[in-house]
Amino acid sequence: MSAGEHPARSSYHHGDLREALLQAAEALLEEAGVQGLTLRACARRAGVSHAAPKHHFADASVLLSEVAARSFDRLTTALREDREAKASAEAVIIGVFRTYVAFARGYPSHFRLMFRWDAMSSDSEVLRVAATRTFAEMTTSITRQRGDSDVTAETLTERIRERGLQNDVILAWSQIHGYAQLLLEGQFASFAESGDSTLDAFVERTVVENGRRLFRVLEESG
Amino acid sequence: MSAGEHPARSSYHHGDLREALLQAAEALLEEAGVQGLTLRACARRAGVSHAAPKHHFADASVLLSEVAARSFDRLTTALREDREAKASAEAVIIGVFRTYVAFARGYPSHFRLMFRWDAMSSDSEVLRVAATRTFAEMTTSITRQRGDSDVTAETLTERIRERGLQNDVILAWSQIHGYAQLLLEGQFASFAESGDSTLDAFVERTVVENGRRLFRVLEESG
DNA sequence: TGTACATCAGTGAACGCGCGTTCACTGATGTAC
DNA sequence: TGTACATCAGTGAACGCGCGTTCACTGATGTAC
Repeated sequence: MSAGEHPARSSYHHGDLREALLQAAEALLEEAGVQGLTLRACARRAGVSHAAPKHHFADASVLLSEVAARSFDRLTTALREDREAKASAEAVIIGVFRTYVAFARGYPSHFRLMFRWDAMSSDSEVLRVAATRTFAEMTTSITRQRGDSDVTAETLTERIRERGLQNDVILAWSQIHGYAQLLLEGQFASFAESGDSTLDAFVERTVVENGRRLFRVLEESG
Repeated sequence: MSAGEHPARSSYHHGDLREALLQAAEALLEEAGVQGLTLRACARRAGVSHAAPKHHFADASVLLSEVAARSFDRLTTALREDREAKASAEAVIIGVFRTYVAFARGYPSHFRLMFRWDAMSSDSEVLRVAATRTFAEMTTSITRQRGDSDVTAETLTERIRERGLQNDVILAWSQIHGYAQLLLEGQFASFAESGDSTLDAFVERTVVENGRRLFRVLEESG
């Protein structure tokens, strides 16, 4: 009940079906992936008739957009908290790397969804805003500029370009994202097996080593 | 007819339905993505009854595995040809970057499929071999070691580990793959719009710049 | 304080869709003799 | 060289499935008076 699953309703109306559907969608996403997330499945999980979701979400893609937006928010928060806890610039970079990868490993289906714009509603404002916030937070760590969480994507990229930091951002983001993606799809499996005792150990070691190298590259250019 | 689409057969039997289905699958993949690739759709496109594919592919995931294997082969060839045409070590690294990204842009759905192991048959030997070949080819360029195209994934990673090149490979692959992935999902759109005249120009510029930086990082450690 | 009514979230039956699967069949090909 | 037969790729009708969508409905809530 605490997670809002199959609540034994006393009333005809649900109370907060919209929220219940979002929670059902998050659970389904991790259990069955994007494929398994249908409006009917969400309705079942929320303990409601299959036509009910139409009153809150026109489409599965709209629901997915909101789920992805929440995921971006969660990642943004994790990144900011880690950054604020770090003293040195190098520790911040390694921290971004570690946090990003930990998020991908902790919520693999959410992570995959966040970069599958084809599966989501293209004109979702909440999603656009949430993604931009994550991007702004990463930029803050990478470029060591003061963050501005309510900036639009356009002014943010314009600001980055003016200060000649475009390549730093692209390079850092590419490296971190690529690592997370390849790790998630099991491409590093043979590496991990041939050396470290556990996958956790492999990840921690390579994240720190590559994070250090990334930091040095960013230093050189700055 | 040249692409094997809707051939007006004279005979009751197709002749080479297996090949025709693979070509239909490749075309459908780029047109409709992984979602749109069903056995029935492939049969339709090959001009054959919907039950016919069962004689060649037990499952859509098996068909997808073979398509992905072909994609890996195509990428491997492109990477090798580019490498053999380059003189300097730096040109080779930039070439890998450019070729990898060009492939992702040229065949976006194929590229996405190649890293979606959940959609494919997990025990496909052709796929495993093809993916390892691509990986070996990239390793050759990144580490400047002589390539061995028929090595297994296990011995390849073991060899890399022994020579202390694991981090170079992980770093380079992560950066290149991450760039391709983020570019494909439109994450660099605002960057490209705010500066360069065309997306092609943006890609070429940033690939060269980041390729140079990647080369320098690899130099330092070696 | 009570009554009438509008509103709207949730119901459940019905429909059409495309999918994978099954199965008796048909027709082409190759092989044994 | 010809005939009988096994083999197997491809057919087409049928089935069940889960999905999204529609629609007349039901029941709870809030508001006007």
